[in-house]
Amino acid sequence: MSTTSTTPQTAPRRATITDVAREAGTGKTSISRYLNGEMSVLSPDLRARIEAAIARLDYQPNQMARGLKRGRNRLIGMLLADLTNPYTVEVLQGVEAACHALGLMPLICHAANEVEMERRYLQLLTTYRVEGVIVNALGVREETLRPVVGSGIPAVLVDRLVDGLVADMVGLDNRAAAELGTRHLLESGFDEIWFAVQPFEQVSSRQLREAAFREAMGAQAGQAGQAGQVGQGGKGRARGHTLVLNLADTAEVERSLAELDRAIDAATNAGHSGRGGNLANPGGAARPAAPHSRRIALFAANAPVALCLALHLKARYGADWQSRVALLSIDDPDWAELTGVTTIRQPTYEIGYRAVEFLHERIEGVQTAARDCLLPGELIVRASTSR
Amino acid sequence: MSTTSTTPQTAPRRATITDVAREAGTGKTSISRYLNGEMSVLSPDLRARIEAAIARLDYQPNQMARGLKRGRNRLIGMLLADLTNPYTVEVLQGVEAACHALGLMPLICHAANEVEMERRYLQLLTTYRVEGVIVNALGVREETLRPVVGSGIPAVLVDRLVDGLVADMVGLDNRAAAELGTRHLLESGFDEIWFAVQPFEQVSSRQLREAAFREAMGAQAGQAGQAGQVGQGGKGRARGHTLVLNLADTAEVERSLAELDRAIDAATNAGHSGRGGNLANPGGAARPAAPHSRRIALFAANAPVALCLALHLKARYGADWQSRVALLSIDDPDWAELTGVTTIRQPTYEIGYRAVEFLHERIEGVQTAARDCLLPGELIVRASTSR
DNA sequence: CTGTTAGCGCCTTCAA
DNA sequence: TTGAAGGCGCTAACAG
Repeated sequence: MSTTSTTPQTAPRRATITDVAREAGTGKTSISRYLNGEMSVLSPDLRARIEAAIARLDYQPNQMARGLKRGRNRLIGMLLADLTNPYTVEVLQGVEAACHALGLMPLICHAANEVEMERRYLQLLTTYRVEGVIVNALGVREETLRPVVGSGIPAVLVDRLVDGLVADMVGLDNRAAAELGTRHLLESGFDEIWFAVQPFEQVSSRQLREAAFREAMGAQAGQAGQAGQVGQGGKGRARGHTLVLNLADTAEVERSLAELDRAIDAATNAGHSGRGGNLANPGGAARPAAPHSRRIALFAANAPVALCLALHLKARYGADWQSRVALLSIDDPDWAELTGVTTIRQPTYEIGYRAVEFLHERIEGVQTAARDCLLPGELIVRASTSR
Repeated sequence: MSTTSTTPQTAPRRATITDVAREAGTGKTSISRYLNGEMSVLSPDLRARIEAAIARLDYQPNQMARGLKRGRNRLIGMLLADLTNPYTVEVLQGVEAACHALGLMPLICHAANEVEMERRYLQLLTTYRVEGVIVNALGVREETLRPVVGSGIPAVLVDRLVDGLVADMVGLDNRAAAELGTRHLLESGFDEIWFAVQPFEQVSSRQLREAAFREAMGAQAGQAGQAGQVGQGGKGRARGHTLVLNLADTAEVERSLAELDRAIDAATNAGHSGRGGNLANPGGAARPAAPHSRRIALFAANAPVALCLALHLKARYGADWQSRVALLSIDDPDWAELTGVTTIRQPTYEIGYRAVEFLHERIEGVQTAARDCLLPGELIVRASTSR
């Protein structure tokens, strides 16, 4: 397996269409025609000679040159806000597949959560004359997209909208998903639900999820008679809270989590005194919350938030943290199954695939009004929320 | 936040260098010079006019055209075997960063574990005249890389070698890492260690890890007197096994896991009767293995394998599976911290970064013999292997 | 300092 | 059926 034989090769300069023409004893035009599949206009003889010449020279047409000439290079840009989020990677798979199927070549750009990067990449893509871009935007101002959209390059948005920009967009049906999750939690009899989400003023998907959560919490009265009494499990109306977790700022996160801790301790009648709460449970055996405490559940707006919560809870309450708090998350990272966390899986692959299809249509000149494609999430109930 | 105002734009045709020249009342050459930073040869006046013209026309040079002319387009290919593996994504981050720093633009290609895809992408990259490629190879035959390397395009390998190909490569110091892990397990007093790895005949990194594991197991006698007696913890010599897990084939995986189950049951004196073993422990309370049983540990060659093992064990022995078996994994996925699994973290970001640096040097013409850059892994001990 | 002249590799009329 | 000529947007000698 070690690197052994050397690889002696000719290598100097790639053959060009001119070389092939000479080798085949004909003109460049015929070669070009051959390359473009205009076989009907080539005598069997010439065609054979061309074929041979191409093989002999190991010729491969230069996409750049073709692109320069015909004005389309089959390149599309794909701008990703955060590759660290499993969601992103999954969408990417769908994008790759669709591109492959449609003869497109995706230029992947990773903004790594930096608005400045995003701006630069967009500008760079423009420079490569991509035929279109798929954007999982970070910056939400239309202005950032101006260089590309302003140039008439079609764009399709993924997961979130961009303020002031009219464009196709494909993503999760956030309202339905958040409602689905909230309902599940209510029906499972939780008395207190915390919706944890990253700062959401700027990101439409987060905003929609949060709003739908609050709405669903508000609607529970309608389902179970009048407010204050006879909830799902015969208890009263469940309480809902929104917890903002700015993952980019550790200090802020600390503060938010502290607030959550207080709530959990209160609901759980345990009175943990700050840190090291898990030391209070040395036996290691599972100890369910006290019988008369309120059942509390966390609803994470996405996987990164869920992970942050889980890590914190584990650190605070020990490996058995799930006996104290239930966790439901939008997104279905691979560790969800492992830890028994309930999730709402997004059809990520399809989202990516559809995005490329939309873009392709636009590139081909489709002029219809901006379209929205909202795909449903799938609730996957696991131990965390079912006893 | 909803899409509101429309975005009226000129859009028709991008301005070209000729347009700018006309607008600035000068020739194309001066514009070109300006674009290439040859400011010293431009009168302040002309320069100002050019600047203005460029701004007015919102001109952006066409990279394709430049590339065509000067023979270099700043594009490099990045071929990924499997984006599903967190390792890959992490390496990608380093690659992106380095590219950005060096003014390169990475074309990301995802082979999705299909050799045919890999072949096609390689050929496609060639067609776009990338200046170099970074390859996390799937197919290990040099022949696959022939179209690119044969064309004199520099390549650098990541994580694994390609049989018969001489090229720079950067990755983990596999021997050291596997040895580090094995030693840790031995020192922690495990009596039986299973090294789980995907089929490794074809992948150099897996092969090296497995070999180093066996070697380290063999070496324990030297550390603790003679074979058979006085092991690390006063017990006898620990036994080592290799378990091949072909993740691409569910049936095969089932079979391998069954073998593992038998071993665990035996070592653990539990005599689980096949499936549903977890039902035998209904109380839900943690029940450590019987006092006189042998302590058994699993050493996963990478994160996907570790996840497969963990999921299986959890399904079979319940949430408390870690009290029966310890798990150590090369790679440090985000769920490791959450589940308390011990890991050996690879310097993934740096691997990606170094790969690009190597490639860049080659592109710039460096001719030295093929280099290997082996970076060390970092052992992160967690609950799984420490009581 | 500045402009003119050739192409880079390919496609596309337009004639033959 | 075939080929010659011109040009895509840009750079790189050469003159002025």
